[in-house]
Amino acid sequence: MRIGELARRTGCDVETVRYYEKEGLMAVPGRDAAGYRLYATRHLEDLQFIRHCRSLGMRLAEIKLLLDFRHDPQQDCDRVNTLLDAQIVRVEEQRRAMHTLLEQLHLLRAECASRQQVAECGIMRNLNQAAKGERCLCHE
Amino acid sequence: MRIGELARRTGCDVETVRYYEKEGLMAVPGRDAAGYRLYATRHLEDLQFIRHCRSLGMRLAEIKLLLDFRHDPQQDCDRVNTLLDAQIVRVEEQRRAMHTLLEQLHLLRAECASRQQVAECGIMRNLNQAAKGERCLCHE
DNA sequence: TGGAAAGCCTATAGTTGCTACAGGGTCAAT
DNA sequence: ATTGACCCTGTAGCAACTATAGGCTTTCCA
Repeated sequence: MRIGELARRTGCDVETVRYYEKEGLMAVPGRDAAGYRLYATRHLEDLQFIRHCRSLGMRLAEIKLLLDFRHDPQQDCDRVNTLLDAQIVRVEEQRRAMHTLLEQLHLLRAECASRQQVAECGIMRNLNQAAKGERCLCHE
Repeated sequence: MRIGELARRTGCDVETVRYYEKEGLMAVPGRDAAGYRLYATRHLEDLQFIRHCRSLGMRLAEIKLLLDFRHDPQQDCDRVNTLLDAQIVRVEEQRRAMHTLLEQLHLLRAECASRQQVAECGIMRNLNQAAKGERCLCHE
């Protein structure tokens, strides 16, 4: 199949497929007489593997490692576990950060209920206090 | 004060200060005889304002708007509220995404308890199933 | 007073994971 | 024969920095 069909079947952009090839994630495909890329089932599955890992928030460098494991299943899977653990820690940290952020934003938002002049706005007052190094609501 | 002191006092990188100037967030400072940038309290406070907003996850384009409001407090604060609301929605969405991701990652991680060959590893088995379009643990 | 280290300058490239052109060739249908 | 869809390469753009390279100026210490 050509790149368009591959892209359609994986829900991936054509440009993205070429990008993955350039980055060394996708195996270099064959070419037809016109120079068009020709893909086989192997490529389709690798691409789906990549997209699935991306949907789990993994980085391309990590996916490259996982692809190596996928293509050489004799290896010890210890590093797969380590990689996943690191990913979990990273996402956990991000979620915590988002949570803190939300609390701060809600506190700040509550400072201005109605439409008024900026000079009277509780949100801007808080932000301006922070700018002066004073205490503000959102960063205790 | 020169750029180094400004950076030290705000916990900001020197390069970042110059970057903000180039992006039009920081007012262009004066220069001394040697061409070094000279900053006043105004710049210090603006920079602290910027960093504070960044710590709330705001984008530079949004901060630019907030700086306008800060410098012209006669305006109606309606757009400040709207901006904050949008920011809250965005962060909320991100947090939800992180949460889903974590669930999936934990499910996947539980598939491999011990160190073994990749061929036997439950994690890799799941990822490979997903690659074939089959059902996998982490995406229902 | 000399020389080195620290600080500042500009300009440019790299990071991540794509996305969007520009400018061109190929293929299928009308 | 020509239109439109598809494919090619190569390059630039996004966001918000970070990190050089190459070259001044200032400051400190002997």
